[in-house]
Amino acid sequence: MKYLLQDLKVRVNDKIYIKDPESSDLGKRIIEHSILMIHEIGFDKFTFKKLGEKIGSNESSVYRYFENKHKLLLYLTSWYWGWLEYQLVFATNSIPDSKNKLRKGIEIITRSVKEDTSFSHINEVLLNQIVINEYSKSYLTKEVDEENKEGYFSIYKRLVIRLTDMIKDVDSDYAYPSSLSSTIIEGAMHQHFLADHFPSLTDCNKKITPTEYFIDLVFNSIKK
Amino acid sequence: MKYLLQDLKVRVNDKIYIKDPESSDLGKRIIEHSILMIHEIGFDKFTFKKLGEKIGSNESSVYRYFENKHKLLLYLTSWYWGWLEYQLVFATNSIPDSKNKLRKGIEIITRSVKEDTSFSHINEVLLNQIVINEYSKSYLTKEVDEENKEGYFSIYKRLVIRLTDMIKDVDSDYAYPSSLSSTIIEGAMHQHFLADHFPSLTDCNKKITPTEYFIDLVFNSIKK
DNA sequence: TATAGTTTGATAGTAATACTATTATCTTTG
DNA sequence: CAAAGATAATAGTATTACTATCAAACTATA
Repeated sequence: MKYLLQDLKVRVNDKIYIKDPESSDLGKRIIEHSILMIHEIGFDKFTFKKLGEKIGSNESSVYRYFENKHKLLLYLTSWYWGWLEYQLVFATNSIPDSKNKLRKGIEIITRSVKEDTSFSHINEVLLNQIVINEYSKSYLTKEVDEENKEGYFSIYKRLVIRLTDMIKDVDSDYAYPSSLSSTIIEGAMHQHFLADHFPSLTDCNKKITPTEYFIDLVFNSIKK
Repeated sequence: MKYLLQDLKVRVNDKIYIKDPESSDLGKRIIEHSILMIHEIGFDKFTFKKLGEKIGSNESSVYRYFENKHKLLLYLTSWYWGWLEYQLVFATNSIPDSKNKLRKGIEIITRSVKEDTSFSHINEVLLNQIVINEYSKSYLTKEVDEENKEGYFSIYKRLVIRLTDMIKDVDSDYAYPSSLSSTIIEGAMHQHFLADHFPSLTDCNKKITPTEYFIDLVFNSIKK
């Protein structure tokens, strides 16, 4: 599996970048260190100037890869959702029973990423943290509709729809499969965030995982 | 009820502002027009300079009320959650049956605000839209923990806990009342957002409301 | 291997943002 | 009427978010 993942290249919509960061050494360093830096100081305080200094390069060179930091965030989060989609498909593909498949799918999507896998320059553990803390900022903008039309959120949407389909496979009569799917994905990130910063607003902690909570929620709602 | 609401002043943590905007005419104009402006151009493009121009005043005067625009957003959203908490308590207080009470509570929290009530300078319809589109930005920061300690999110937390208690009253054995409560409040905003911008990711639309979806979700999860 | 093309780095510059400071004016109230 | 307090006007600073230009380095291929 490690080998398989090593060769897999997550395909991000090529309108998100000016020059493909996977196509050069500098591009890869931009990705690698932007993840480290956004994780460290937060997206709001992150700038291309600071990144340039960190990678021993220059602001203007970073601008040759991404129009602005918003696009870079779209790139990183798209990559993450693509990577997660791959995990989802890979882990559930061979499961014949639709309930078990859904259970496994929820597990993949709601768990927190614990170990960095094979992509050398991309740290998935930190990227998972970034998605929890910053993803909303990528779509809570006045430009959402335009950017949605451009396909900037298509990987994320595909993931939500994959989970929706798994729900439908278990109970084709359930009235809210799309809402439930989007609630699981967004809600899991939110529960992880609350566990870290607002423990009084969640039951999730060291012992109880968001996965348990969402599996209970889902299987009580469907198939009666 | 209109009269009652007219006299009610939502109490926002006084560390959020430098000078209470309710204490002067200029302060009220700041609140009134910041709501209109943030709704119009979005929080990211909103600045105190633009606001000053709009209200025929001056950047520096706005700074005498709020340290920065982040604090102003905290003020507006705190006010909103306080207002919603009032609606919740007022509407559910007299309901004896815990199930009916919870049902009503979910309705209050998940519905979209349709008409501006009595607070002359605060437009609750627009403020509801602002909360949907911008609230996450107020806590997805590197300063959350500090600001949480300062009590900047206490009204929001109180609201989540009120709903948690309503859930517990219906089923004291349910394992995830806090997570369910926070999922409803955050999830309702998210479903409204999706209905507006990503209709393929939700079942909510003109005909199906987030309220229906969440009532179904909650009452299938508790009390079996 | 010469040279043309491409990529990167360095520097400079602009407009806007996010403030702070100072002073003048205007309003309220004692 | 005077003093205090609030507001407006102006100026100024550091940082952000870029754009433009040019030279150096590296690469590709004729």
